[in-house]
Amino acid sequence: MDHDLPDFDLSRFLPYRLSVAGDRLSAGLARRYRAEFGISVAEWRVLVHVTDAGEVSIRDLERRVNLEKSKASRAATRLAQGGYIRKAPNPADRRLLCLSLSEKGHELMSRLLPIASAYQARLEEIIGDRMGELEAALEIMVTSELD
Amino acid sequence: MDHDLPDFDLSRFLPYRLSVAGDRLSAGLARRYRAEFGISVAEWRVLVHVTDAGEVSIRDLERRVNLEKSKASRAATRLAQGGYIRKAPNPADRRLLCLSLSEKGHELMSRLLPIASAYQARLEEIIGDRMGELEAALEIMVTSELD
DNA sequence: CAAGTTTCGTTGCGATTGCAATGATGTCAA
DNA sequence: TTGACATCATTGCAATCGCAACGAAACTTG
Repeated sequence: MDHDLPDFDLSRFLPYRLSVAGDRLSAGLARRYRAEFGISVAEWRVLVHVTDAGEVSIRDLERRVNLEKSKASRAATRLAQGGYIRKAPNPADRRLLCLSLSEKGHELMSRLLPIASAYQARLEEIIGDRMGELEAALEIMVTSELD
Repeated sequence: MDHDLPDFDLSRFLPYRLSVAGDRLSAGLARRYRAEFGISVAEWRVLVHVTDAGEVSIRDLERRVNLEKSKASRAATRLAQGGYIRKAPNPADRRLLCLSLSEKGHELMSRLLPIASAYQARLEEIIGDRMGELEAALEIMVTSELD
């Protein structure tokens, strides 16, 4: 061969590192939510947004909690089938859906939220005073133009 | 209803933030690799590891670049079909595979690596002096016991 | 009001995923 | 040496994925 390739260290490559760290952080909680409550990550995001926004559409979910619309649609369908949310057309604009938390969903969230909060607290404890810079860096990564 | 749910801010929830940031960082590069070279993220990881480790097995890939073994196996199969890597049994232990970069793979990497390096440089520039703390935080997240 | 355009949610479909099962090979202890 | 156990890669399968296509509803413009 003519000449060698430039050195490249995947373990320092930011897209890779973020992906690995993200998967790891999600994995533990996701497994538990799945095993104990039968809830997926997508469903969890829908629940959180419905819980604090009240009445939301699929489009809201896509924009606010980063769920591709077909994924949001299917997660909402599953949650409605499980009785955790209600699914109604928005009377003011019948293209839109109006998702809202049911009593059963409220109950579920009263169990899910403390677990998530405790997990977050644990992460903050582990990360310590690097948290500020970490959040700043994450903020930059999701808001900057990348290409 | 009896009482309200505790406040919970998904946009500050670390598993969520990492996931969103990671997806975003990967997306741009992944799209380009896919469109210009027909290479997926899994295939990219295999190529990088084969490039700098020389002769690797599926198990190596699983451990070193975080690829679940069936994913690694299928990525390797596609790369071999494309002629980018060679796939041979390891003579010293015939359970193991011995993947190595072909000439065509070498050529491909000579085009892929500069793009990745430039992307990394751009990210480091954007993140600036927060980089040190960011890396420290990422390191902690992937090494700490979480549950 | 009518025709064309945009927005929204769902669904079809091929591709990908993760997990468990399998078969092949190696290791180890008796 | 043999039989039990461990390790490795592949594959079958059901579930999930993302994208494009679609129909319904709501704007826009003339």
